[in-house]
Amino acid sequence: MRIGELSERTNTPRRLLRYYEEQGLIVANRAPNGYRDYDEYNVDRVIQIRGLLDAGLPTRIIKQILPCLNKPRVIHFSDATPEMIATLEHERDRMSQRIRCLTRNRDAIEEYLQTVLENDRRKAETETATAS
Amino acid sequence: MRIGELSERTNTPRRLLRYYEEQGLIVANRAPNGYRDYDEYNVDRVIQIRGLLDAGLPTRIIKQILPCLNKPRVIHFSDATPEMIATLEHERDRMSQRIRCLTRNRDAIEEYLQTVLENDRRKAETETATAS
DNA sequence: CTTGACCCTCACATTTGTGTGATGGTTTGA
DNA sequence: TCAAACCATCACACAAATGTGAGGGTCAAG
Repeated sequence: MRIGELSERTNTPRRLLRYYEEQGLIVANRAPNGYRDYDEYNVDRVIQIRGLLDAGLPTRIIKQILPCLNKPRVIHFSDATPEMIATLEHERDRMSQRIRCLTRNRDAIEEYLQTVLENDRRKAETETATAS
Repeated sequence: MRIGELSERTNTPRRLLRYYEEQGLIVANRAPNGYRDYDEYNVDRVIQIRGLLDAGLPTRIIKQILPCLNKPRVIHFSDATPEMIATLEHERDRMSQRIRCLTRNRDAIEEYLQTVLENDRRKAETETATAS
């Protein structure tokens, strides 16, 4: 597919698809006329990239961890240098931290919303009772 | 406490503490000489702010959700405008999305690490066996 | 063959969170 | 009293992700 379709299906500006390619996050084949030609799997990949970016990971790190996230992970062992493993462990820990932080705060928001909504409900009931 | 102590205890450059204040995320009293004077609770608050920033939330949003995260949430009901509630629900959902994305990817990294480490272990055993 | 809808590259701009340093006031201890 | 270690404001700089648009090809439909 061409960049327009990938853009639509991932809800991502073309500009950013080119940017991700420049950063080495995705790869595009080229049609004879120079147009980018994307394989189907890039749809999921781009969505994944955007999710990670939105969760605070910079492209530099995403680039490093992406290769480990594909199914046939049994294949590449040679590229697992000690530094790479250290990086992965570190990023895994940072992600766990983020998850804890987000969870804690989301639950607080949820609790707040519950309280407020419940209060609204009570207020509505009281008003109905008064009106009738 | 003054800015230096808060900086040390939160592991945050002074520059950023001033920035967070400028963005309305924290408030500082002023000593007669103009020095910022922070209350104790700002330590936790700053740590929380940094966590959220690291998880991809911009200061604008953090500012909006912070007021809902303090214990005496029973107090403020009046400030719960419908738009505010909508914002909170929206951000809560976005945070859940981030959590799912991070969890999925962290688990994938973990699985990869397990595979690689196990393989290393096996290789080490084989070599030992061969050597002896 | 032209028009409209694609695509390309290049380049400059903006926002956000940070880094860094200049310039200068306050406080504390030798 | 003077130096060191704080603090203040201000301002310029920077990286990363993203916006925007100019200038110019390609291609299919009318």
